[in-house]
Amino acid sequence: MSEPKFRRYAPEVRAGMLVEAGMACLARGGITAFTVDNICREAGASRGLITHHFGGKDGLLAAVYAAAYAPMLERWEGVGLAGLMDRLFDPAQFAPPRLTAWLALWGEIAVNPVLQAEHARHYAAYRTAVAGVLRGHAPDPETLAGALIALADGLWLEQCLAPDLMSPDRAKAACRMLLTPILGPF
Amino acid sequence: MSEPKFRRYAPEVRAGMLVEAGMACLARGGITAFTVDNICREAGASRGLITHHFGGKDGLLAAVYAAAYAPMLERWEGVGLAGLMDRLFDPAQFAPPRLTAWLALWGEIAVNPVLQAEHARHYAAYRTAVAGVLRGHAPDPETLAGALIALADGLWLEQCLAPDLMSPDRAKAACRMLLTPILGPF
DNA sequence: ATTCTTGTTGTATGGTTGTTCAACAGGAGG
DNA sequence: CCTCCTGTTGAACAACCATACAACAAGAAT
Repeated sequence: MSEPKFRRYAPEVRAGMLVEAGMACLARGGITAFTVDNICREAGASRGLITHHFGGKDGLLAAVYAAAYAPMLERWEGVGLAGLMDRLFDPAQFAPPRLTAWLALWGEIAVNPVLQAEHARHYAAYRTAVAGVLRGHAPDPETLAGALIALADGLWLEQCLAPDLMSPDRAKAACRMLLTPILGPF
Repeated sequence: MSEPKFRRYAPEVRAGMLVEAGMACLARGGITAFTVDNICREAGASRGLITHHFGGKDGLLAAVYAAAYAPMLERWEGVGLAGLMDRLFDPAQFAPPRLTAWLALWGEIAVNPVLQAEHARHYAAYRTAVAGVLRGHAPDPETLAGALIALADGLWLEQCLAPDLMSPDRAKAACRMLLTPILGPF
């Protein structure tokens, strides 16, 4: 008869909902829009929940960052050069809203020591994975991995800030232009 | 006898002081630290001045952005390939604090329409300048300019977020590694 | 010395922020 | 049906935010 006033979720489920809501806020309005009010409204929950599940806003931000990085660290087995390009420019991963969220996160990493430590770990793992794909195709896979990741980040940055001048296809082409002389055709 | 309570400056001078203070706050704490209180304390002025000189905080932010871009758009006459590298990785321009400020600005551009428009203009000019240097050395200078700027941005991003793994020298080396096969030795 | 222009101050205001915490209620286990 | 655990709520709080604006004073002109 009477509607329940709220629904109870398992802690991990609710935590996931809040992380997703936080990411959405980040994507919509940058770090400025990453507020308790916005996030809880987005998640359809009440203000107290962020503190309850993450100990505070910073805890949620760290969780959001980890969640953003997670898909980039999985499933690297058997990936070749072509697959690497697909991953670097995966439209699902790097669609504009998600990119905006990344930009906001970058801006915070530079300033927040907790995020900085977390970033160092994740980035090192990511770079190792990329270098692993490159191994055997280039003389210095480690350096090349760093350069390649930088190139991909920069291209996505361009697309995010000036969408008229950069697109996923153009980014891929630019990337190929720089890589083919070193790696050969792929 | 009695000390003057404040000093008067010409509007452009005071505006410059506020812009510099704003940049310092951005560098120290990201966009979160870009507050009227912080900026005015940094500039040694009172709260009312930002509104008075820039019409509000957003006006100051736009001015800070323009000021950050300005040195990148000047003095491009007679710059060659080696000079281009020096400019892309100029330590004065891309020292860590300034990079942090850039990260914060990027995060706002993605979200603030006014900054976005300003960025489109400045970035196009910057890219044209870089392409001008590249003209004659590569088949498609426009595309290469985009890729090169992206690479430089990405490398500086890496240095900013994970200083242990990237340095200006290493960045320059990585850049050369990708460029030499296309441009020849320089 | 006096006047006048104008850059500067600082309080007042209304809104938003993150966190706390006691009361509440969903819903599984009995 | 009842009990109890625990996820959830929302008001209360103090701190902070950007802006407006009337009073103020620096310093050039006279």
